[in-house]
Amino acid sequence: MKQLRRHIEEILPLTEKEFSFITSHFSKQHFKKGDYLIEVGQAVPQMFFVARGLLKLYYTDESGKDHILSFPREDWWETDYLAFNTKTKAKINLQCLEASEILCITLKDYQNLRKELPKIEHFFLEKATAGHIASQQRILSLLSSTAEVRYEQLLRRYPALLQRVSKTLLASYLGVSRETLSRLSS
Amino acid sequence: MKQLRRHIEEILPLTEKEFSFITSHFSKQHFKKGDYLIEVGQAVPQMFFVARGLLKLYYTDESGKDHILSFPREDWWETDYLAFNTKTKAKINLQCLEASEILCITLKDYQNLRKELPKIEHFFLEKATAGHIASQQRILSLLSSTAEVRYEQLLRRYPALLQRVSKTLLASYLGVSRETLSRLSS
DNA sequence: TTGTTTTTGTGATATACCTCACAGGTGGTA
DNA sequence: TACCACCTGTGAGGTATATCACAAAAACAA
Repeated sequence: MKQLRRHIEEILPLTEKEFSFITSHFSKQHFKKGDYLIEVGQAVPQMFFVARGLLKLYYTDESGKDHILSFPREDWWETDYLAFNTKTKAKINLQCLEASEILCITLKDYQNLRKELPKIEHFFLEKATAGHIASQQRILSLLSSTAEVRYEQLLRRYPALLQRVSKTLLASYLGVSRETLSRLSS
Repeated sequence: MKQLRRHIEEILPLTEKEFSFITSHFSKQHFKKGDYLIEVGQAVPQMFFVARGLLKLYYTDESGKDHILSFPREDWWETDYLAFNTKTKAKINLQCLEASEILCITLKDYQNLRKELPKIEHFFLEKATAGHIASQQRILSLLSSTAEVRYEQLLRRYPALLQRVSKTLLASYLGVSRETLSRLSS
């Protein structure tokens, strides 16, 4: 929970009381490599904050191919936002690539927290805005760059990721086949 | 401004006083077809709400090709969020495709509005979440679908757009050449 | 109206990337 | 130790889509 406090206070200073109120809405869980936090077809009662570890958020298409939306890691918020917010079934999976320590909040607690502590909405709005900017950059890069350039951008932007994620998975994030990515690297 | 009130009240009920406080932060402007709201290299002092009209938000790459990020129309919020939030120069253009009626808010007014009327952050957070979900869907569609399928999805999702936007522009939104899109249509 | 710009369709050719197939390497585990 | 799952590289061939070129149609401006 310390991690969460530091994370929120980068944007929003908190009193002890406020922080313990926030804390009371989360539950801490440990997951092993390979464990699913969200599985396609299931309900998505929770949103997750990654305190430690690494996950993949991905969609499996009709032909069985995976497409990775994100690699949530330390200090990331993630869930299937569509399913979470509309109480529908998940269309994407969220799975651990490493053993992870996760803070979980249910939709009810999320709504209640926002209602009882309105200033937390300021924090979430800042996060959402940053996320929107990042998504837009990714769309632009998919629209305008070749696989090679996208790979270079990724390396420049998230150099640490290479140490934690296989090239096969990076390929699936970049939107190229692993064979093509392999040929680019060399 | 009526438009704005109706739009906000879909999510957040307002008193007369609250609404006129909100209103006081915006200025209404009319733009002609072809006018720029944001131009690459310039500062981006404002965020925009489209009351009436149609715009394109686009990036021009090194080779001179345009890539369209969005077609902001009635009830859309748009700006170069990165440049707006960080007070840096625009990297993307925002231009009118039709004569448009726009409500503008400066960064200072935006920050002040959020500070003085915290419940408005609830509204913006809801909008930002919806935007994040939409961006994610688009990334998925770029990662997993062929140009043909992306085009069909677009038609199913935004049928009205076809009446207002040329196929050349649609191609640039979908990430295909206009020639390829033309061959798909037939 | 007439001239001008923009849009659209279509052929021919080029290319980035995909798929399939196989082999060697690496790391975990029983 | 031996096995197995996964990862990585690389060749051969196929395909979706890009690019270039041209002409007709439509929209716009004078």
